[in-house]
Amino acid sequence: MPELPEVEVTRLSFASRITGARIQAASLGKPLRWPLGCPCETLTGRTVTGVRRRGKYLLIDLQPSGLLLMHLGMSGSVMFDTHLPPPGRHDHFDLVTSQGTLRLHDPRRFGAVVYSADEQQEPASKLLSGLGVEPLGGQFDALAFHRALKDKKATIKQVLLAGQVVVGVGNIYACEALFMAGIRPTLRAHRISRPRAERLHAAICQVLAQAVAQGGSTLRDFSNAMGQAGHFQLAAQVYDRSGQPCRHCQTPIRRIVQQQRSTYFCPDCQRP
DNA sequence: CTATGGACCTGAATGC
DNA sequence: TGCATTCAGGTCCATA
Repeated sequence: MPELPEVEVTRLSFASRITGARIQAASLGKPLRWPLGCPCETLTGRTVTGVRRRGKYLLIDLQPSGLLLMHLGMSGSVMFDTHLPPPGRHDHFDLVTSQGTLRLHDPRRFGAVVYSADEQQEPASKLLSGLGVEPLGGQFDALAFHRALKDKKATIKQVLLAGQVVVGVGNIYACEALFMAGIRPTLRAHRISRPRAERLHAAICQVLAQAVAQGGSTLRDFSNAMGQAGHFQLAAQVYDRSGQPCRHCQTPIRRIVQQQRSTYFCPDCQRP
């Protein structure tokens, strides 16, 4: 589920409520993608000073030191409340604080919670290094984007998903942004002209911002930390619409496979 | 270095 | 009804 919009919506739904809280306990369920990296007791007594986001990672800052990196993988979601039921079979991390319990629910367990003493040190540095620019942070520049694409021989869809140029764009929003920009997903990135790169840049900004505003996409069971579903999937132009008429020109939407992932596009609106 | 394919894991939907 | 196959929002790693 979680691409940048879902992670950001999650962050917005609990950041202010957990900030300032003192950690009273932490507990783990089944193993996640990576080990926590410290004993749970290490977290007890620390204070949460804020929640940031980098790409698809949530960064939970702690005082007097340390941070937790949380990733939602493919099926993760978070709940934060003063009263939560006992952990279920897919609840794999609880952070009990003075202001409520933060819980990671993740059936497939591709997600992770990792402790790092410092953002500049491992494991945080390793996980965060190599990430591209934040698309909604004001640092995302259209001409720099075009220059970065010039160095990439892979298809534009792959380049967007790889996250080395720009972070946060996953399978849904890559398809949607390429549709908005009228670009065929199979086009090699270095062949994209400056005007088309500028259009794609704008499309990425627009689709991500719109998705955040709509609470993200809920395909199966995503919800924010208050249990509310997103609605962007209803506005999708191409994602998961194989065979259905393009909302713009009525041509049937096509599904292809790139890098073992489904790609959806309109063969008429999106030109090579 | 790039490109590709497999790995991780569970559940829902589909097909016979 | 039962069982096998396919697919799903991500990303790391081994191999060529």
